[in-house]
Amino acid sequence: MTIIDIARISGFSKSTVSRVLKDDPNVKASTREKIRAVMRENNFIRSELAASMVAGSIRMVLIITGDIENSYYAHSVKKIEEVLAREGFMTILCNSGYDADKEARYLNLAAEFRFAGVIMMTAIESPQLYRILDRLQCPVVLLNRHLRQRSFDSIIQNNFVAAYGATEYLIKQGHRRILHLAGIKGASASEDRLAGYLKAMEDMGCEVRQDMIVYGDLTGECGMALAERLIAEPSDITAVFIVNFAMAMGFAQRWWMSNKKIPDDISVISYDRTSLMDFMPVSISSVGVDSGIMGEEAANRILARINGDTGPTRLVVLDAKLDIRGSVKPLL
Amino acid sequence: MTIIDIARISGFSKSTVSRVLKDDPNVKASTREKIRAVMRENNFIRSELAASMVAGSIRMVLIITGDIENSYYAHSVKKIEEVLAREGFMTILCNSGYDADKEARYLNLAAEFRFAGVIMMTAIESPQLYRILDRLQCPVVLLNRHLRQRSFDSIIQNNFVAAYGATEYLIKQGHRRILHLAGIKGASASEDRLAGYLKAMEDMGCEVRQDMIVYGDLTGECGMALAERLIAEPSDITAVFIVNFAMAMGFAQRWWMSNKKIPDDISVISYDRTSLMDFMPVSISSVGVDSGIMGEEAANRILARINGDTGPTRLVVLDAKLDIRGSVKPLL
DNA sequence: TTGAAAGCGATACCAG
DNA sequence: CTGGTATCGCTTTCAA
Repeated sequence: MTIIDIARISGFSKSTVSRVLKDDPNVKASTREKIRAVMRENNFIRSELAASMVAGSIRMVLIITGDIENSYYAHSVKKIEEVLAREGFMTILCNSGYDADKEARYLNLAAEFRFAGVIMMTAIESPQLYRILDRLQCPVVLLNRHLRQRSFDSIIQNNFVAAYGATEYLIKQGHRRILHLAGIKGASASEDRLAGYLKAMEDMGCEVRQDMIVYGDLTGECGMALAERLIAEPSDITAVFIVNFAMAMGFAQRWWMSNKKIPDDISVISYDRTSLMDFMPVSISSVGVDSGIMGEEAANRILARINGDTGPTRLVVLDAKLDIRGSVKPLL
Repeated sequence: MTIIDIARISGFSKSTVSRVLKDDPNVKASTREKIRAVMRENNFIRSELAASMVAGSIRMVLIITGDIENSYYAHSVKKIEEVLAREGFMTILCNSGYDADKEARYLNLAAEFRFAGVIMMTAIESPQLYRILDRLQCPVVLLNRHLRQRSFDSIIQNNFVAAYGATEYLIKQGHRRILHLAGIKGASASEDRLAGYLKAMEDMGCEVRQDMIVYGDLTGECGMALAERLIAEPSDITAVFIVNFAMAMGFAQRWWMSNKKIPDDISVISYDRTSLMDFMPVSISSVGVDSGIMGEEAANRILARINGDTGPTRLVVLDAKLDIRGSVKPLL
């Protein structure tokens, strides 16, 4: 069933049938009804594929995320989806697993399918990434990332300042030996948070020993591994500042499994802000911006670009807030 | 840049260029190289859109899920994505919010875009749903659902038996006044679990009072609401059997917030099986099938159909296991 | 091994 | 308001 069949059956031309499909007002009401009826009777389903081909692009937006199982991202994605759906765009999700190759592969697909836009919630800087991004013909918005060597619209938070604040808070509570469970090298958010931690430690005169910086892969398992190590090899660390929520959750769980307490046995503060934090028996203090809000901002930005906004790239910096909950013990 | 441009520049015909695109062996090696070079130099990106249009369908599979923030689903989706990506299919995610209209809208989109297949992780039975499903020209696989009035490939678990087993276990531990926090009416998995609970209660001679069945919307908030109510209006309930993990998590969290204990103040058993269960300070006993495994089964089934399997619809029933953890107190 | 021409299913533009 | 025709970018015969 194509519009040609519908045209033949209804006795009109395919031009007119096409007009009905697009709700073109220049069609007599009675004609429209007749054609609609024929479509219904014959179970006609318009081919968006053909329409997209003519239009030159498809009403889909790709979201690249590192790990949808991470509820922080999941919430963001959900919000983006809501906003885009309202404008008639489908949201396509790619789970990169923080793997640069997979990122690249999906970006290529987006280009080949002529997607309307791309939102990247993760981006590992590499020559390969830049090469693809340069070829990409559609607008790109970065979420929680910025790329040093290119200028894209970005929705970010003041990672450095926020991480600084969280560290400072710990220090003001009397902690001096603070371990930082850091994220992925090459990911700007992780790096900025690490830098904030380092600066605060320096400014407040706390020595950063080599064993006080641990790199993780942002997954819960990794947080568990750290907890395990701290339990197995007791040290003088009194607090940990964890770069994302998934790892913090893993850390806490493993800690509790050994019948250790938070904050009695160790103080914890986590980056990220998500409702899941409230689901833990001891609420974890945290710093960050709600992921849903960031998602909405990104969705609106990409829509603006798709709709022809050709203004200069815009950097939206949202303000991360420190949420004091119950996971830090004052040492004073 | 289209294949016509490449043809012109390279001096070959567009037929030959097209052959190169598809890795057709019937092209002289030197020709292939020349054309490839021209493509690279001119930043040519093939239009999968045009190719899909000719092929009549697009290499994408739609997954409809109720709530991607629910980690049980998220894990499943991730596994599906892994399997499909290996075969060159993109995974498109729709978050229905358990809303029949949104389900319908996305199914229509799948039809219009000529998707290769659809995996439904949620399906609210309604005439509308059946109407759309009947028009759909692509294979459909149901995950954790079965539809009474149509026959589709389904990956399910023995919800009834498993729920029966969980309830029976509670009763054998000495509980008799067991509340069931049920799911959505019209969703087969929820209904089957409720039925299993009812049968077990009946078989074991436990009365099911009206206040012992509460319907929820499968979200965490709803679990919290129940906990709140049980705390506010003390009753003689000694155990709750919760139909999914998201609600169980909400329940437990709210319970702990009031400084109540599990299982000392109430015993809890949850349906679903996901690694997140281990993330709770008191591990919640549960019954279910790992969502990742179910996802993989579904992905393989849809691939088989896409690749032309026209055999009779298949019902894959996976065996749900009871995981005894620490959330049920023996009352003997 | 290569090329010419006929689609795929819509939209767009120009006439009438 | 309606119809005819070119077009979108690629695949697919069929010939050569």
